[in-house]
Amino acid sequence: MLEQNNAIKALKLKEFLPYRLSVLSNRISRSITERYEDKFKLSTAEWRTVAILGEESDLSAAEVADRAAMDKVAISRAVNNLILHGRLIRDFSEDDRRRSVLALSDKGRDIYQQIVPLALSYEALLLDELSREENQFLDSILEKLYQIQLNA
Amino acid sequence: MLEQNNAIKALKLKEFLPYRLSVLSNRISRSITERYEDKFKLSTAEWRTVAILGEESDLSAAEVADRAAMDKVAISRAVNNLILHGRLIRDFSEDDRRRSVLALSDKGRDIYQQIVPLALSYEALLLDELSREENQFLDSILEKLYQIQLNA
DNA sequence: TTATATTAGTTACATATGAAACTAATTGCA
DNA sequence: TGCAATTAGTTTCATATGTAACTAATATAA
Repeated sequence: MLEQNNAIKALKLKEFLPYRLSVLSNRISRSITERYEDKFKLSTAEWRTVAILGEESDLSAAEVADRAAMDKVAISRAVNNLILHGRLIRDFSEDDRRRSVLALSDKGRDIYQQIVPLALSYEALLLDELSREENQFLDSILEKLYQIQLNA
Repeated sequence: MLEQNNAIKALKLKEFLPYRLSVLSNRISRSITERYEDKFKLSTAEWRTVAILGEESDLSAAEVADRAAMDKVAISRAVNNLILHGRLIRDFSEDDRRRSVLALSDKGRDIYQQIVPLALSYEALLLDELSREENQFLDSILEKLYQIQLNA
């Protein structure tokens, strides 16, 4: 029987991996954002910047961008916004005065500490429903897909 | 030993499922887009609209939005853009003249038929590197996470 | 009927994002 | 030295996106 579209093989959007990943990822992101948006109003880039500087201080904007997997423009804006709201402190390197040296302010750290448990509890909500085996597979499959995609 | 941030449990962004999904999904989407952007210049919403109407014709904008998992504004814009470029034909329902009845034009179908193999071959590139077992787990885990997220 | 509520889709506005051009500081090398 | 190339970060501009307000058609029910 002929396909409706004459393509050799059909594309079923609902079964298409990139589509499924995108829908799932967007919904999860939105759910997390909903948990703190009223309180903090953080964009994705701001959220990630806070998360990264909470883990490791005194990074440059480029280092934050690298760890956040976002481009430098997004991070530049996020950083400036966070500074504007007193959530971040920026110094400049003695060695290279183009390089910024970023750290959370007390206010920023306070936000970080409120956000982390929310984020982790949402993650746990998802992962707790998976078996140990599924958890292990999920971890290794995501890593594998990530590597493949890097080389593709 | 105390955590740097005094949080009970630390958040490691690189291990955080929502972050990993988001990075992976964005990179895959970008890779696919790169494969046809010069030729077709389709936004995500336009791409999905074409994919959906290639599978099934004569849907309303709301039905496309539902299947695309995107909001009606995005689809409205995508539809109008596609019509503007002669890739889509819009009629209106006899029964309810608010409802559009959308279908790919010959030009749209031509694009669809060029895009499908590109998309599927990219997907295959990823999936072929996974074992049969990993493929099955991936499928069921994504489905499970999606359901959990729906109910959360 | 006719007023009211609902629905399909669009428009307006505010904000987000990405690419490319730009500024300023630093490095490399003739 | 000093000039070209590189690098960190910002700005600009063109587009994309989401929320809310809107228009027009339909359904409901007094």
